[in-house]
Amino acid sequence: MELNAIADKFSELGHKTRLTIFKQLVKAGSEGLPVGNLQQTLKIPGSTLSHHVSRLINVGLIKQHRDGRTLYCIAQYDALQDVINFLTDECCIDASE
Amino acid sequence: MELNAIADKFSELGHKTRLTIFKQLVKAGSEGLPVGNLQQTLKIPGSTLSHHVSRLINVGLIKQHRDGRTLYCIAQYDALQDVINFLTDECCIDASE
DNA sequence: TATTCAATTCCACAAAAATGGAAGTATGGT
DNA sequence: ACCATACTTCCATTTTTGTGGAATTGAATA
Repeated sequence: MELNAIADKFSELGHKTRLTIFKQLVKAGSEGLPVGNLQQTLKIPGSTLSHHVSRLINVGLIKQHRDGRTLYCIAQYDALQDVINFLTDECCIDASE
Repeated sequence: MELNAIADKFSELGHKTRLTIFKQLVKAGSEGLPVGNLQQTLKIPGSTLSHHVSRLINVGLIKQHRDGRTLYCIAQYDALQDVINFLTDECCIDASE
């Protein structure tokens, strides 16, 4: 994965609110969580939350799908794995060196 | 490690120039690299580079030590490990769930 | 079809980050 | 003491983020 794409993911995870959102979504599993549910725990205005969510979507860390009136947010594990892989593979020195 | 401290690290890694710096320093190993050496490969003004380096220092991702006129930057592996641990432990769901 | 619910987009403003020239600091050499 | 080297800090400016009220969209229900 390209350096810019990784940097963008780090950048979006580098905000307390967004990191909290992402952490919760990862814990929630493949079902994801409704935006409203996130709002209840975070206690921030809807528009602010929506901005943060859309940023996470932009870099591919989460996705949304609608079920009736409810929009579910789902963590994208492959994107998370890309970040982990970057840190362990490209960034870390291996023990033999 | 506290969420804020992790978010700060992500935030600083979330910039192309800083991520490049950090990646190079990790590859360089415990010897580290002089600031001037980073500047040669990055080709950016010294003041700009210095700002980026000091931000990485602020969040504990790198350290500096002087040898004569030369300031060496050294990646802090424990800080890197904190980030990796966060992603794998706190953030990732485990297979049993 | 009017209303409510769930969430987003529009808009505007405040705060923080990024950038780099110029001046300053620390160290070593002559 | 003076000059060069290796960086940093100061200062100012531009750009990007963050924030949230108000208006809007999409979908269900009376």
